[in-house]
Amino acid sequence: MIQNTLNVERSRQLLKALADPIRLDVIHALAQGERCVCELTGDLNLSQSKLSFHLRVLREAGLLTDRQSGRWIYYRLQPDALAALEAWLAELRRHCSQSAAPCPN
Amino acid sequence: MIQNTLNVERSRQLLKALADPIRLDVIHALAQGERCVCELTGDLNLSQSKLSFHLRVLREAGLLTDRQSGRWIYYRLQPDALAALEAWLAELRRHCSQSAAPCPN
DNA sequence: GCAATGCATCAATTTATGTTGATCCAAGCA
DNA sequence: TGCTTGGATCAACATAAATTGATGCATTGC
Repeated sequence: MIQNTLNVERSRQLLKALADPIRLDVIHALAQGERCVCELTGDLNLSQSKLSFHLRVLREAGLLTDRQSGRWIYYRLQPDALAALEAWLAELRRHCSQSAAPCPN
Repeated sequence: MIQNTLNVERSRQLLKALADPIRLDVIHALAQGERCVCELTGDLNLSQSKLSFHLRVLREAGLLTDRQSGRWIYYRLQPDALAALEAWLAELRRHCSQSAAPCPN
């Protein structure tokens, strides 16, 4: 399901979620597929609560989803969220490119 | 001149710069064309130093450029920066969409 | 039922970002 | 030259976000 345009709030939330090096690492780690939290702590060498904090930010922004299986929780990417942000950016740029000529003074 | 792909640092800088309501207001205000700082303070109803702070963030991220004319300083958008960020996002998404199937357990 | 494991969450602290008012500097006008 | 105006910058403060270690809660294995 593709959202056409995000509202400003959601876009800012996505931008902020992505503007962090640890969270980008998480995203790259998940690019290879679903992973449980304990695998991620190992791969990324992060403390459990620190990772949990960043996973929450990403999840609340809509960039990740999680599912529980037994006592593990698996996280996976939601690439739609990236697509939606891209669309929002494109829209913003379209709006901006009308930019008038410089003032003559 | 179009940059093909940004490095992670610059991308994060752009994401962070955009993830702020005041700075998005500034961008929208400039979408209508070049404006000097004093016009912007009026349009956006911001204190001079506050606006100056946010202009600097946007400028350092490459989203704005400025030029001086007499005692005014005019700011304008640099839509290339948005395009570059879009491209970077698209690349990231491409990378993420290979996402493997969920683990069977 | 009891112990262990995986993870979320919380309170306390640290660090990063934003805000305010003051000061400074350059440009133009008298 | 002195006065005013536009804007950057700085230091002090306020607020928000990240980190840490502790605690709690399911789930599973014994």
